[in-house]
Amino acid sequence: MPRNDQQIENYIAYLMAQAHRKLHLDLEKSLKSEGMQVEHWRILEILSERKGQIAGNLAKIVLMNPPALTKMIDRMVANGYVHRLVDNVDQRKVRIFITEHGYHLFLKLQNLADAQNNTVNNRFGNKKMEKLKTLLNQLILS
Amino acid sequence: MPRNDQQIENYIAYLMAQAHRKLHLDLEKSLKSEGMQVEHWRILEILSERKGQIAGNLAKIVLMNPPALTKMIDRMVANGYVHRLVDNVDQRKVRIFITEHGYHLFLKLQNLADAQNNTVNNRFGNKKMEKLKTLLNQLILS
DNA sequence: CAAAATTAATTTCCAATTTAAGTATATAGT
DNA sequence: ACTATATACTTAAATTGGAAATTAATTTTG
Repeated sequence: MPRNDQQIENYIAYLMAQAHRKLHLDLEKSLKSEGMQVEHWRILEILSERKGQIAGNLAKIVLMNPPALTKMIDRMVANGYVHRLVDNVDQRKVRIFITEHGYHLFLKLQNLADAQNNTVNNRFGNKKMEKLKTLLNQLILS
Repeated sequence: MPRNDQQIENYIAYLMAQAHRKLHLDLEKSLKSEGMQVEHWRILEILSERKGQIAGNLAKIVLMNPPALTKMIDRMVANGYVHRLVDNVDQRKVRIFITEHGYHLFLKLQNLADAQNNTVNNRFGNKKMEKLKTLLNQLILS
């Protein structure tokens, strides 16, 4: 069992948290110009393509716990960005749909997210970015 | 300006969040066996080497906002894991020290963190892990 | 087919986080 | 030296998040 040589920077969990925080704060700051958070963007991004996602599945994809998603969807319904519909065949399931208003907002958020992504890409270099993405994907699936 | 090809998995911010969540939840679960959280481990890890860290600097290193750190330190003082000391030369600064009791806890948490790190390392492969760490470090510094 | 078990989403209650404001100390400029 | 500005941490108020319990629908099983 190798010792971790006493440096927190040697733990993958810490390094990942550092890198994540950097990107997350940066994106959060950008989205705040529209009064929205990272999770709003994720939700709208998913719903814009995969319409009528079931709540539980949506929670997994957008990396939220079910109770937190329920509350965020409540607020987004109140603001008219999405709406809920109970599934016809299995009435336990709740499907979430994006509205016109929500889609309009999404397009703005997408521009901000794309801008951040391009900035990071340019600053870091395309080739290294692709290598990093590949490794992250493999870690996620491992 | 390249479009992001409509897939959330293509955004580095999302991929990083996914990878981070996986590692974080896993470590969190492990530390819960001692009733502690990831941030507790980070704080004790830093204080075990770099004694008397100034609060603001500690907050940066352990990736917390100052008010959140203040309250976590309050709780850790109440439990006898750390204590505070106002800096002699600049009385605005508060230095945080680990106690004997805190160090004893730290050793247990370190074992859990090391175990996770080794598990990920073995599952993912040492060589790829080193490559990933290098890239993450470069991203953090970029 | 009825009872038990499972699945899905939500609610409740409590603890933790965030934002903004506040307090205290230190530094800079005139 | 005195006022203005900046820095460091904490506090306060409002919001959010999480764990456990709840409600409801579906599926399994004896």
